[in-house]
Amino acid sequence: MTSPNDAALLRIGEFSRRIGVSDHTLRAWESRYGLLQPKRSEGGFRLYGPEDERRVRRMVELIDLGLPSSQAARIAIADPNGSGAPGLEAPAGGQLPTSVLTSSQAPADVPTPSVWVRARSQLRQTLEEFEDRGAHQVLDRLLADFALDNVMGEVVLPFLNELEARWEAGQITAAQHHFARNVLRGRLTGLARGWASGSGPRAVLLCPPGEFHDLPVVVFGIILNHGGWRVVFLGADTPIQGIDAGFVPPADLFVLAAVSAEPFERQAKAIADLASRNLVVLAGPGATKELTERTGTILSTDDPVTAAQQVIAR
Amino acid sequence: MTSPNDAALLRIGEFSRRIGVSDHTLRAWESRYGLLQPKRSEGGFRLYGPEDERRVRRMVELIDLGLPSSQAARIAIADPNGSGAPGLEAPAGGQLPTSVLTSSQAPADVPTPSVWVRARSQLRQTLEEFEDRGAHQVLDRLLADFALDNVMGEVVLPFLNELEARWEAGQITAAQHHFARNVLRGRLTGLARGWASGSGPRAVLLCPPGEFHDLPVVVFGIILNHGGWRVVFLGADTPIQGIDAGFVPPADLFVLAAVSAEPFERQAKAIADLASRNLVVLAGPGATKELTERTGTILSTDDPVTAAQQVIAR
DNA sequence: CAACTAATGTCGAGAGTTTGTCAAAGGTGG
DNA sequence: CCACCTTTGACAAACTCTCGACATTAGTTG
Repeated sequence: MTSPNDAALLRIGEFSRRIGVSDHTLRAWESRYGLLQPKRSEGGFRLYGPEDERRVRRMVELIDLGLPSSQAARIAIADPNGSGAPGLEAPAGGQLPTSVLTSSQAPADVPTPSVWVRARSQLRQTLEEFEDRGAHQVLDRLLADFALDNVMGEVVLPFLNELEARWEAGQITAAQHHFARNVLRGRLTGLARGWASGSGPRAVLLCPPGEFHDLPVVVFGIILNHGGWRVVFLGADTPIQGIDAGFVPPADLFVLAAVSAEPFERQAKAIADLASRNLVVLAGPGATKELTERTGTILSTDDPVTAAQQVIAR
Repeated sequence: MTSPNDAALLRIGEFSRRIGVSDHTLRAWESRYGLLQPKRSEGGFRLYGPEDERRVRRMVELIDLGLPSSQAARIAIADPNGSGAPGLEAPAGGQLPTSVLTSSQAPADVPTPSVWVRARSQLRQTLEEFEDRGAHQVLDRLLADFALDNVMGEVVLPFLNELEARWEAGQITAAQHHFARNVLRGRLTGLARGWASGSGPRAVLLCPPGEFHDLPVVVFGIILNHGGWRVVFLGADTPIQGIDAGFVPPADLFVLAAVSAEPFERQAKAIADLASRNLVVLAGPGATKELTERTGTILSTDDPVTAAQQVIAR
C-alpha cells in the first residue's frame, strides 16, 4: 500500500541527479512555468515526489522533441503521463498557475512548425542509420503529444514524400529507402490494430496491380479508422476484378490509390465494373478527372489525411 | 507469558555495533524523527528490540537510496518492512529491459498439437471474415502462453503456407488473401519493434526484385532477433546491386529469399558480386544448390524458424 | 545589417537548513 | 571504581534557499 503518504520525497539534489536536470533548471522551471509545486520541508527545502518526477521527465521529452520550454511545460502540466487524449485541444479547466506564463500566448497550442520539421529530420536521421528504435521513439512522443491527424499530415506524409524524393534523387541507398518504408509500414499498421473490426461503415483500401506505394493508403486508413470507420486494408498490388465478392453486407466505400496512371488504366474496365456496384474513390497522383469520369468513380485530389477527414465528415 | 523477549533487548552500545549506526545517530534519529521508542531500564538506559532493528535497517536502506533522513524516517516508521524504494523509479541511467520478447519461455508448456491446429483454424476463420481483432486475440494468447519459436513454427508459418495454397486453389478471394497477409505483416513487424537497433551481429534481410513474399522473411528475422541479432529488414522487391553500400561496419549476414528461382536468376550477377564482399545466404523454395555454388553463396533449405535457429547457434 | 527584445539555461553570493558527530556534566550497574 | 549510558547544547560539512546577473540563441525592428 503506497498511499501518497508514504511516497518517497527527495530533495532537489538527489532528484536532480536522478532525472538529469540541473537543480538550477528545476527551480527555473518551477518559477517560470509553474511546472512543479513541490512540498517543502519545515525549513523550506523542496521535497519532490513521483508526480513531480513524471512531470519533469515529460517536460524533457517534449523539449527533446523540439518544443519551446514554455509550451512543453504547459503540456507537461496538463498531461504529465502523455497517455491522455492527445491533441491540440486546450486542456479544459486549466487551473494551474498559468499566471506565471508570460503574455502573448493567445489560443490553444499549435505546435510551432519547428516541431514537425525537427521530428521529420530525426526520423530521417535515425532511419537512414538503420536505427529503428530511435524512429519509434520519435513517433511515440509525437503520438502521445499531438493529434493523430497532425502527426500523419505534418510528419509522416511529408517524411514519406521526402523519402521518395531522396530515393529518386539518389541521395539515399536502396537499403535505406526500403528499410525506412518497412519500419514505417510496420509502425503504421501496428497503430491500427483491430481497425477492420467494429461497427462503423466499412471501407476497403487497396492499390491496383503494379502499384506498391501503399503507405499513404495506410495513413488514409488510420485517419478513417480514427473517425469511426472500419478499414479493410488489402495493400499493394491487389487485383481488382471481383474484389468486392465476399463482402456481405457490401462495403460502403472502396478506395483505390496509385502514384501513376498506368495501374489505373490497365484496370479501367475492372474499376468501372466495381464502380457499377459500389462507391469507388480513386486517389493518388495517378488518379485523373478524365479517368474517374470514364469509370464512374470519384476523384480525390487531396492528401490522404485531408481526404480521410472529408470522408469522415461525409 | 508477560515478556518472552526480554532477552532480546539490547542496550544502545551493542545495538549500535550490530546495525552499524553510531549511538549518537541513533539518539538523534529518536529525538529528531521519533524513529524509535525503545523501552527503558529502571535507570533510564534504552533497550532496543527486533522491531527497532527493522526500523533502523529500513531507515538506512532508504538513506542509501538518496532520501533525506527526515523522509526516510517518516517512511520507515510508517512501513518498516516495505521492500525496495517506494515512490520514485530507479535512478536514471538504468536501462529498461529492451526486448519485448522475454526469452524466459520455460520448457513448461507442452502444447498438444490440437492447440496449434485450433489456433490456425481460428486465424483462418477470423481473417477470412475480415475480422482482424479476433486474429490479434488469437496471436496474443499464443504469444503469452508459448515460446516464440513455437508460435512462429507451428502456427504462423503453417498458416501462411495454407493461405497461399488456398489462394492458388481459388478457395479464397484476392481480398481475403491480401487482407490476411497485411494483418499478419503488421502484427509480425510490430512484434519486432526496434529489432534493427542494439548491439548484436547484424543481418540484412530482403527479397530480390520481383519477389513479394516477404512474410516468411519477417518470421526469420523475428526469430533471429530473439536470438540476439540485429535485423535490418528491407522487405520485398529490393534491388541487390550495391545494397551493401552504406553499412559500416559491414553487415554480418545477408539473407535473400524468394519462392521461385527467377528473381535469383535475374540477379545472379549482383548476388555473386554481393557475396564476394559479404556472407550471403539464399533461402526459400527459389534457392537451389546449383545457384548458390555459382554465386558463392550459402544455401538454406530449412523453414525460416529452423534456419534462424541454426544461424543463432552458429 | 545592427540593435533590441524575449526566452532559457546557467552561475554565484550570502543566508538558512539538515544532519551526523562531539563534548560536558552527570547517572547506572556490575 | 570503571565501563557504559543519558541529556543538553553546540558544531561543521553538506546541502538548499532566494535573488540577481549573465550568456546564448532566435526572432523582430529600425
